[in-house]
Amino acid sequence: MAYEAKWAKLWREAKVFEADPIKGKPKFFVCVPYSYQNGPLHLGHAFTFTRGDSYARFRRMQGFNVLFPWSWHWTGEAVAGTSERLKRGDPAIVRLLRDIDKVPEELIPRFTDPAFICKYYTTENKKVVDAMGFSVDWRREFYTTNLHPYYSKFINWQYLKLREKGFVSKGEHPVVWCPNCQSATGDHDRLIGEGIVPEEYTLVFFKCDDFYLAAGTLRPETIFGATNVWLNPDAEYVLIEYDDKKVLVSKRAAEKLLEQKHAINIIKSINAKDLIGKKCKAPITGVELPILPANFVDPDVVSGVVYSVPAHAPYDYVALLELQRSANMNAELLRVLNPISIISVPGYGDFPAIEIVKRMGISSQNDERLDEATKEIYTKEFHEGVMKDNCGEYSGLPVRVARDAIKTRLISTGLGDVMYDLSAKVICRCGTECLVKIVKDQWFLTYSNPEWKEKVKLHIMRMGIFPEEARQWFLNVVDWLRDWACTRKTGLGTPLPWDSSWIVETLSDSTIYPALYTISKYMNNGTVKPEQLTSEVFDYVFLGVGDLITISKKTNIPEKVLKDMRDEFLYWYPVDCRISAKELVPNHLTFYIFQHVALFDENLWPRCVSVNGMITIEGEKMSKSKGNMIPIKTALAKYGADATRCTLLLAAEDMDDPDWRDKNAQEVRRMLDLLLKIVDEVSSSELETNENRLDRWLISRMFKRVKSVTDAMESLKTRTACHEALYGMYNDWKWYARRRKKLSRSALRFLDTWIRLLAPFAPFTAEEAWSKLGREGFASLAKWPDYRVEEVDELAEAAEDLLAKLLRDIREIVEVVGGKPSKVHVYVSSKWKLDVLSIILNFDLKEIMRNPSAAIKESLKNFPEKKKEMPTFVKKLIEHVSTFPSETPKKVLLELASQEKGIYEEAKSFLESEIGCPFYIWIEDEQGIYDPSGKSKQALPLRPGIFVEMNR
RNA sequence: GCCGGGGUACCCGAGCCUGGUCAAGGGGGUGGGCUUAAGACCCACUGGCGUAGGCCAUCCUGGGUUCGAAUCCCAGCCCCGGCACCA
Repeated sequence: MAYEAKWAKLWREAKVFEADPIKGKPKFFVCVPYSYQNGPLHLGHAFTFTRGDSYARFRRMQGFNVLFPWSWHWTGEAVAGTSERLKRGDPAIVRLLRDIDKVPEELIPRFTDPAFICKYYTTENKKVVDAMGFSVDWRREFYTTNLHPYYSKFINWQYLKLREKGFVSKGEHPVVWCPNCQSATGDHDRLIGEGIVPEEYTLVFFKCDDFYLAAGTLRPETIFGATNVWLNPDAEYVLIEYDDKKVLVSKRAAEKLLEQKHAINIIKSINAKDLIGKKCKAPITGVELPILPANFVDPDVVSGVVYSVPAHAPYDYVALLELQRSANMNAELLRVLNPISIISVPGYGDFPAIEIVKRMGISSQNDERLDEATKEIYTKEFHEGVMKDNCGEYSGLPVRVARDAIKTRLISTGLGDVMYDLSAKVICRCGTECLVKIVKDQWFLTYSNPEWKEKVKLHIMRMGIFPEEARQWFLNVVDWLRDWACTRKTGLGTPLPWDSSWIVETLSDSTIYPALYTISKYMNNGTVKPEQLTSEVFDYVFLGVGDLITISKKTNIPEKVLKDMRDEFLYWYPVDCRISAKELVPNHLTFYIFQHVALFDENLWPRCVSVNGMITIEGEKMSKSKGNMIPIKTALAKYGADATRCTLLLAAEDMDDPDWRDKNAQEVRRMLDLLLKIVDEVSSSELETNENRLDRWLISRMFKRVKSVTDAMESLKTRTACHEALYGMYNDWKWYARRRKKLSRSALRFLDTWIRLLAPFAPFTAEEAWSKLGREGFASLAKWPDYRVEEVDELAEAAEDLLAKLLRDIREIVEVVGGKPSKVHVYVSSKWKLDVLSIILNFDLKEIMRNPSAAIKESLKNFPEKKKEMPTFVKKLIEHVSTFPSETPKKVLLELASQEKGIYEEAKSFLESEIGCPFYIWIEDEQGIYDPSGKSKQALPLRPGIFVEMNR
């Protein structure tokens, strides 16, 4: 759109969105999360950003001094990954860059430098942000990582503070690990196994000779039901030195355990067949169990050793059956191998595993349905199972309680341990199979800290959260959050201030940066140099700690500048509203609250968060791999910024996912063009100066729209707001223009307000219309219209409703009868019916709807001569009255009814042109009335009788 | 599995909290108007039946509460999203 570029330029030249503190003027700080610069901005970004910008514009027009800043996220490993893949010559990445992201061919070789990638996209994307009309104060722009030194200084300060306050700790944790790449393998780095996370198993040690068999299980409580230990006779086993014990596990398990913190030495290989038939001793119970062969035991899963609980584990039971069928089992062993029932669970007898195996007709260890059976029993017993009397001190405990207690006891007595493994195969992009590694010396943000959690939860309960449903989600996330590993070894970012072998992780460096916006312009314009930004400076600016004069001397920052930065921070902070997609609720947005709570005074904690859904394209999830990713740039070229913005806003509200449809965008484009046309038409036509009821109607409707748009925006209902501003106003306009052949000056007033209401959503079109209308200044800076209740005219509105209803009724009659109408007779009800209406309106409507007898009695008192027809008439009238909106005042209904004939008379020519034949307006009982079909008797107040003469 | 959000007409979607104004609004389709024509725009219709403005059906399914249920309660079915070292 040509006019969009024009207005973008004018805004820039007039610096309309640059915001500085103004004493006494209320401020409003709106922000959206910065986006990661590994690709072009797409419609998903655009949705959140447009909501943010529209809200910022709305507040600005309301008279707030609004700060809406922008910056770019460079921290992370993904960009580095792209570079690596490019260096390796991965053809897929070249295709992606060239075909999907439209990177110019000649620049692609330079993408081997991660910093170049970020710079490239930042430059591209900044153009897009401007073209979308986002009302950004660019003087405050920054990007992350140590490539932008003052950002790193800010991160340094933040982490030193967090550590000082005890919110950072050192520890270890399990990750999915690629032994080839020597790094953690996140979901997006995997060829196979998306969503697979390290699972915690319990190793249970069974003593055998001078070593232990380490059986892995998810269900340590079943140790009471163990009947034997299974080994796979064909698998490779090894004896290892495991801490201070000798332990037998599969060869593969030994490799896995090597990554899991233990001192491990392989002593020798063991042939499982040599152990079959031997005995071992179970921990806790001390029972002697035989070691038996089972081919379902997978040496690649956990330890490759399994103990058997045939009563409660379908696999074990089926393996047992098969063993018993095979000939060479001796009778003594079989005797021992009776299933032992240890858990009672509703819906099952003593042996759930046996029941389910029989029910499903499973007879082989290789039957795939065993997984299903296992899962069912596992779930059922975990949630509803209770330990039976034969479980020692654990008898009577729910399974879920007993499980943890037994695990703890096994570990503390040295007869068990924790082992991590993956529930399914994970293959790294490099093709190597991953395993679980316990990363040592990892730094954590201690989100598990109960006091910290509590403070965060209290704040979440108090702050503004839109939509309201998201509040509970936030609270649940806080409960669920564990310590967060906040450092990485690779990728772009800021080195951890006290240990530069680590880089602050991407989500962890993106928490309180809105604070930086309040002062970044001082760095951007060179007033303050990065190296001057010592911790004392940040302490002073953000926390008000330290002595101004001393710090100024130390850092060479003039006192006034320091003071200004402090004042400016205090002016803008806290953030009044942060707008984001809902996917950030379980991480970024919650971290954002945590970190503010940890570092700042309570009055500087975030005031409000609004979350929205995630985009789909023509009903499909948007993704690069699907090839349906739409860059903002593409939408801009097709529909322009305003149509793109409105199409997105109109697509969804609250946490619903917006669906982008090209058809909708085309339609919105037409609507915006139509608006400009209407403005042209009105400004070039002669307007009547006298005003009538229709003008009052228009203005009344207009103010109701003002109210609904304002209310919707106040609660971040951007879809409703945009819809009302665009289509709500348009519908009113259509009726007005149709009814009033000659427009009056109220048309101007209406357009003036329409443009203002639209300005947050379609700012370019609003500016264009504003200037076409001859208004001075920018629509973006125009005053937001106030709702004026005194301009609401319920009577005028009800009168138009009456006419619309009359037209509908006549059309329906014509439709049913068929043919073309030649004359329409309208009969307004007689005086006494009006009086009955007035009587009825004295009653509580709900009351007489239930039981009309009181109203009937009262009416009869006044009109005893109508004894016969009164009961039916009153009931009919009550029913009719109830179809009017309940908020219509009774006074208005009565007044309207008394003016009914006049309303039809006044609109006669309109009615005639709508239906296409002459109208005759009568009163039901007047002299000389033309009423061949007796339709006048049907007249009710506010519902005239109608007689349509038809042409054959 | 856990947590969160949903299921409304041909499609998209409001209404649900606070029961009766009710099945909004937009798209698509059909018919008509305007126009030299096309487009744009305007109007009507778009579940069924109906020779008078009406009647009946309908808001995932099945029960219940109520004079009255898309809305409140109970049970069930189905869909989508998040689930940790990843932006």
